[in-house]
This record gives sequence, C-alpha cells and structure tokens, in this order.
Amino acid sequence: MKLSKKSEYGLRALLELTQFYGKETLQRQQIAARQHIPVEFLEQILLALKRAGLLASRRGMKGGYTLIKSPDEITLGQVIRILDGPLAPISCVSKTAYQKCSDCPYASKPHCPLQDAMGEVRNAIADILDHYTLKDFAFGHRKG
Amino acid sequence: MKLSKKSEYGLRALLELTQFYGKETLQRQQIAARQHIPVEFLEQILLALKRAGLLASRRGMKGGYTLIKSPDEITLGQVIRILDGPLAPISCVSKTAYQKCSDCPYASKPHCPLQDAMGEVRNAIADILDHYTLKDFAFGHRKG
DNA sequence: AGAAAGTTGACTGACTCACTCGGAATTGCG
DNA sequence: CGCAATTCCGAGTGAGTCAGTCAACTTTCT
Repeated sequence: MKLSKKSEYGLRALLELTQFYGKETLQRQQIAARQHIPVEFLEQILLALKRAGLLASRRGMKGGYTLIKSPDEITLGQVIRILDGPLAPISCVSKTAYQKCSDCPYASKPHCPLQDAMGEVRNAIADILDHYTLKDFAFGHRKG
Repeated sequence: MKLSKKSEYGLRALLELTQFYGKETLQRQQIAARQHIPVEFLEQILLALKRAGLLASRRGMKGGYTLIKSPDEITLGQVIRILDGPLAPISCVSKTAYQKCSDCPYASKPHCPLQDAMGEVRNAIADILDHYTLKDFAFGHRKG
C-alpha cells in the first residue's frame, strides 16, 4: 500500500508548477532545488507527465516546463495513475486497468470476498484522489 | 498502492480457518489446496500469523492450524499490517509506524500538502480495513 | 558558433517479491 | 521404540522493480 518516490516527486514537482501556472516556465534545476529531488530522476518524471499531456516544455536556453492544463482540471488520481499505475490494491477490482485474477478459487463463483473488501478500499481511495485537484493540493483543500 | 501476494494468500487462508473456527484444525496442505496457494510459501505466512498471536498450531500427525481468536475480533487491517507492514501510503502519515520524512522541504513548515492528501487516504483505508472483521469477510459484510 | 536547456535510451546497484529447499523438532500410531 | 506425518526455522534464489545515473543528441537563444 505504498506510494513510490516517483509519484511523490511528481506530485511535489507539480506543486511548484501549479504555483507558477500562467506566470513562468520552470526548469528542472529550479524544481529539483526547491523540492530536493535528484535532477536526472526528476527529468524522467517530467517527461512522463509531458507524454501524458499534463505538461509542455521548451528546449534550449530559457527552456523549461509549464502546466498545460488548469490546476483544477488535474487530479492527484490522474497523476498517480500515470506514474505508478492503477490505484486498486488488486487488479481484479481496478476500474481503469481491470484484469481477471487467474488462479483465484472464486473466479468462477458469483462473488469473491477479497473483491468485496478490496473493491471498497479502491473506491475509497479513488473517491479521494480523483476529486483532489492540483489546485486543492497547492492552495489548500476545499473541505473546511 | 498494491496488496502483496503474501497478504492476499494470508487473507484467503484465514477465510478457510474462519469457516472451520471452533470445529477442526486445518493443515497447510488442505488450505493450500482449497485456495491454490504454493504450500511452502503458505507455511511462512501461517507462521507469521502465529507469531502475531492470531493462530495456534500443533505439530506431528493430526497437527495443523487453528484460529485462536474469534473471527469478529480480527480485522483485515491487523492482518495486512502483520504481513505487509503499515497501511499508510507514505510513512510520515502512518499512525502505527510513523516516521518523519527526512528530506521533505515541508518538514519544518507548519503543514505539508502531501501529508494532507495522503493522510486523508490513509484514514479512508484504515477506516474500512480496521472495521472489516474476518467474520464480515467470510460470511458477508455487515452493510446492507 | 557556442552555451544552455530539454530528449532519449541504456545502464546499474540495491532491494523486494514470491517462492523453494533442507533439515530439525514434535507428535501420533503400532 | 521406530517410523511417518506434520510443523518450525533459516537460508537461498531468480526475476523483477525502484531509484537513480550517464552519455550522447537535438533544439533554442544570444
């Protein structure tokens, strides 16, 4: 039940990018320095987020990265799925990456206890993370 | 955000033991066969659950494992913590195994966005798993 | 042209996961 | 007692993942 460093760094990088949304582009180095992230590792994270359509970048001098979508249209759930894969604790309860469990003795039965329990967990996680936007994340969460 | 095979097998084994609670002791082989679990791997899982005080065992012929506590006093959360460690996605929001994050730039600040978000997630997971008993698990969950 | 940035793919060392094995200790039965 | 059946325990293993690192290349600005 663990969040990888990759996702953690990715989220922290987006925190910076959100703060400068609409103002400046940020360079790897700046983000890395402000958030204490190894710069080469950060790079491949930023690239993944770019390929997924969240970021744009410009090369060369004065280059850098920018958020390409509004911070209230990006959720933590999206980001984690990009960097870590599905949120579900077991793949037979994933909605975005469902896979039938192969050797489970309940595969043929009408219902599986593990699926019931883990389905609840996955929904609880997704409910939070898919409604938690970068804006909430960077400027304080809505509730309260 | 993934449940290990170890926990999955452990939970499925306890499903069997719950069904025979107060009736018979079950042997590794029987559990392994009924739940399609590699028997030597199952063994070390059962041992861990025994050391944690959930199971008792008897050696030799006619030996086997029994649940030592009532199925409505054991929660899925307990089991997963024994086999997989803390439920929290990052250790700085764990209640059972808290660890200060070392290089986080928010460590000194009054609050950390990542902690806010992941704290919510950890609470949601724990709320479910710490109230989901083996009895619920084996015989159908309370709600509804 | 040349410096500064991003891009790409490969590489690495440490670690974890999911088992597997061998052997010792315990128990039941004849 | 002797033997078989069972649990107990520690160590080992092969594949894969995690968390970076590196070198070489392309693009852009001055």
